[in-house]
Amino acid sequence: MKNQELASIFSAMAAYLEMDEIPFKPQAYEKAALILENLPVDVEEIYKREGEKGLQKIPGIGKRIANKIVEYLHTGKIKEYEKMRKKMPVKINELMKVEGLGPKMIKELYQHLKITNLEQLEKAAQEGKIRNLPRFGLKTEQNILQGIQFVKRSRGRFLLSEALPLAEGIIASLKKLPQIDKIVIAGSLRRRKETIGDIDLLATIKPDYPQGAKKVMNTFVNLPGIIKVWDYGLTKSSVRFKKKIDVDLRVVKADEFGSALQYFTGSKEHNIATRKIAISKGLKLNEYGVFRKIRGKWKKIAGATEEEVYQAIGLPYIEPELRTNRGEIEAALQGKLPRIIKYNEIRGDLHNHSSWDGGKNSIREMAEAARLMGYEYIGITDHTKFLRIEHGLDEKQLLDQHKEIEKLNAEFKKQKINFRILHGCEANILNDGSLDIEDKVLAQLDYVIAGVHSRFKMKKEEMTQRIIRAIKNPYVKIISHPTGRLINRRDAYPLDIDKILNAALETNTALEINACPERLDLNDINIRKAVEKGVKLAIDTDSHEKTHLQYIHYGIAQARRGWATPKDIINSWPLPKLLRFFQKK
DNA sequence: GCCGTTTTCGGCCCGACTGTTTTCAGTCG
Repeated sequence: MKNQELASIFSAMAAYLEMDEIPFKPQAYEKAALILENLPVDVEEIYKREGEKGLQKIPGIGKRIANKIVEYLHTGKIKEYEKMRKKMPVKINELMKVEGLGPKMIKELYQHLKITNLEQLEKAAQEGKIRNLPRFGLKTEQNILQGIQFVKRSRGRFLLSEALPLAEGIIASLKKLPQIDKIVIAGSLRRRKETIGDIDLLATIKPDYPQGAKKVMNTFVNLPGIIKVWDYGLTKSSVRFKKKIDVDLRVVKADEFGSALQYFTGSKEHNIATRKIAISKGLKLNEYGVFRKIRGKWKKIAGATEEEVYQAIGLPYIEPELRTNRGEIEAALQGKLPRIIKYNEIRGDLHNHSSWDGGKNSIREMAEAARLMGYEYIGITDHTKFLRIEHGLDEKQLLDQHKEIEKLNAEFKKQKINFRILHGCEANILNDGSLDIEDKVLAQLDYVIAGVHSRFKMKKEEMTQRIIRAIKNPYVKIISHPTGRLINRRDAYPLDIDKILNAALETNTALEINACPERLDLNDINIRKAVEKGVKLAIDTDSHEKTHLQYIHYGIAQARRGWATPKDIINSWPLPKLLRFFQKK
């Protein structure tokens, strides 16, 4: 797919245009980039099928950009972009990743210090050269250094949402081969860690294809999108895809599949612990199986499935998301593993935006999509007025929206459809912890979500008190993305999480597990703390369009990694129970 | 450069926050 390459070129062009203060064009290019990035179909396919006119049908792509796409598909280059790069040969997308660095500052840095990439930027900052530039200062220099640390730390770590679709795509392609018996995801991706270093896949070959591995590996290393083949062998091949994601494929024997999967799923710490348990029982566990010493010789006693591997060393099956050696082994030994929430146990999504606040879909469309997912309810929680930029709703608009929702619910009732739209809002927690909507209006909604969307850089105690005050508001039932972190981009704001959890527990307020792959907030550690205290949680997608509803599984994975059970997750409950919870406050 | 229930021109999300200033530019969402 050329979509990603084009997206990154257009995004760079937007930055170049921004440098020259050209009005409006940057936004157009930025929008085109964003659309291409998220386009589920290959632009090349569209072009082959429908030509340039077909490209122009994509919203956000007009005549000129369609023309540039065609130029790229034919020549692999866009002349105008090459010209821009020649004029200022900086790695714009790399530098833009540094939080706080934008086109204008990059331009200054290039013109004064000839900085073109991250390494040079770091060196200049370390040598104190940046603080002397006009309109830069010591603080900016320090922020840049901190930003670089973030980029570096995240380099080579991919979001779950980047790695998982790629892995699933590869599996879908290889599954078509008749030689493939099983092929599954292993590694940190299987454990659904929030960031992934590389993708590990594990396969077995059908017994009737003795030469099958050759065919499978050959297909694998020739998949579209591969930019480098590191290794090519019959049991292990390793390749790099675009975006620099590395993928390993291993082919193992059918009777070693379980032990290999256990081994390659990790975590490393979990594996060390399981091997120790095996040793303590006179057994040996490795990727080839579980072995017992009989008359001086190791004899294999398990290996085909993970279940039998765990059983052989005296443990119940442990879900991959729990395999971190943070207590799951001990719990397993005592028969106290939690019955963590399953991927199909969510009954509704409580944090969603509609076209009323600039979301892509109407309330009706969001509801229909939720119904198609088998949900029993959906909560519409548009932004409120403080977030003018997000078209936040004021009191009157909220009341108008309430009427529309009542109408839709009446319609469902009339058609005997067992589905309900709940009306909420995502109110803003202002600096002092008050909300930006009057209580008497909040009182008319089914529930209120409150979240911090401004002033992230508060002192820990101040921020904690700010959120606790919002928790104490009687209408606030859920706190959205409670720590404000953006994975690989922004740290959580400093927060006394124990105080927050205590306040939530005392007031019957739920905390959100935001399923948006860049947020996944709360994280696993905090979820587990919440679960241990008995604080209730809501897994929400924070959808701004109906397709985002599908991201719920990222949030469920996070909940599972935090040991959450259905009794902890309020939106796994039937509607009456959920409403009772809301009323308890 | 894109778009159109104000369609082929004239709009285009705009306020908060930060760090630099001493009135504002740049970035973010």
